[in-house]
Amino acid sequence: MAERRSDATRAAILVAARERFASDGYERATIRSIAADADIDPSMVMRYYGNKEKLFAAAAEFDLQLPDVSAIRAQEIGSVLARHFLRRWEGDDTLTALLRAAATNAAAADRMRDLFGAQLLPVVAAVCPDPADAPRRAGLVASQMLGLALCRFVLRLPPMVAMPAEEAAAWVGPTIQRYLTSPA
Amino acid sequence: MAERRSDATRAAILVAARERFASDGYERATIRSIAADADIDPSMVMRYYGNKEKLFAAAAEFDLQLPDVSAIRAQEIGSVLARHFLRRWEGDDTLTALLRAAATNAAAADRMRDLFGAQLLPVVAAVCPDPADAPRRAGLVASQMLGLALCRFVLRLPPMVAMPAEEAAAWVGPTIQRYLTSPA
DNA sequence: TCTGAATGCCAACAACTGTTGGCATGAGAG
DNA sequence: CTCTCATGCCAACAGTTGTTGGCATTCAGA
Repeated sequence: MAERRSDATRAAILVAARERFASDGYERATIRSIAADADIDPSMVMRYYGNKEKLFAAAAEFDLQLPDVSAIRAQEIGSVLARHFLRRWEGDDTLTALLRAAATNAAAADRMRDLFGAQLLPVVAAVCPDPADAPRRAGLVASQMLGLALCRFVLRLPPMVAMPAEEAAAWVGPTIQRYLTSPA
Repeated sequence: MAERRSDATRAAILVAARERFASDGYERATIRSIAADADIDPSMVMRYYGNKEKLFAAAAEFDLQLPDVSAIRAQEIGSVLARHFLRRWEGDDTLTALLRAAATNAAAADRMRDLFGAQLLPVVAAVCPDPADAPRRAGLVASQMLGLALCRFVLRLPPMVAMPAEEAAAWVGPTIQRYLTSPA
């Protein structure tokens, strides 16, 4: 398939959509505001993405790119994962968009649960002592990492915004480590 | 001031508002739906609370009722606080309403930061070794507790919903303890 | 019993939402 | 050049939102 002339427009819409969803959440991010950011007519958004729900689905496509844990020393997995999450979060609006939207939109919450089950869970299962514990352990890891992201990027609690990523990872790393590998 | 006949109506509106804000978030919780839940005309909501923003402010009034930490043994503060948070969250829609709304509404996020600064911070300052660390330590505590609430009550991650409160507190307690009192 | 205020409902408003259809414009193939 | 189709914009739609003013009813105090 040759490159179409509209591909640039499609991409611009996606970028604007991610920014709006990230800063405003699902309902307050309007098709009109997204289109305005992309310097485009609102009807183009509809033509290229069908409707708002599908636009969000396209904008919220995300790969955590979790590292191969078998290549990491067992004792360091917690801090490696903490650092990885923070970096992934800071470099891309998509996760913040997903988190903000998931608080009020059912489809976004679904997507979040999918991401949890399809990407985080397998990694946890590969690391933790008893695979039967994996869902609970993964849930705990998610609660700490999502809570950190919530305070830092969504609620913007001043001390968590000011804290350098390296320091945050240093605090949270041992927590993740314990949730992953602590006996019981 | 004598009890007015409208006090029951005012209270019913507040209850319905909390439920709606908790389950739908700020923008999807409409005045009309709240009024319908309270079996009342939407215009009454306006008369008694002025506008939607003030209604939310009234519905999101909340006291964490944090215990007096000086009466608790230093080593147990983490698990006591974890249990307290979970119980407080489960018995009242207000915190879920506040959390859901804070993800997309600026006033709600403000309220959340207030609650953090006015109620959690002093307790942390009274416990942690160096008072200068209090904001950061309190921020970390918030990130874990809010993350837990997010996964359990908002995103409804299956393993976190299924986990008994006592088990969740047992996992999270040591984390809180470390954020509060660990050196460095 | 009469009066005035409190309480409640109805109807409507302007603004905004997602969404749609039709019409212009441009480029590229023949 | 001509024809065609993808790309883009404009105008409008139906529905929902927060919000308002007016009218009925009910209660409390004289």
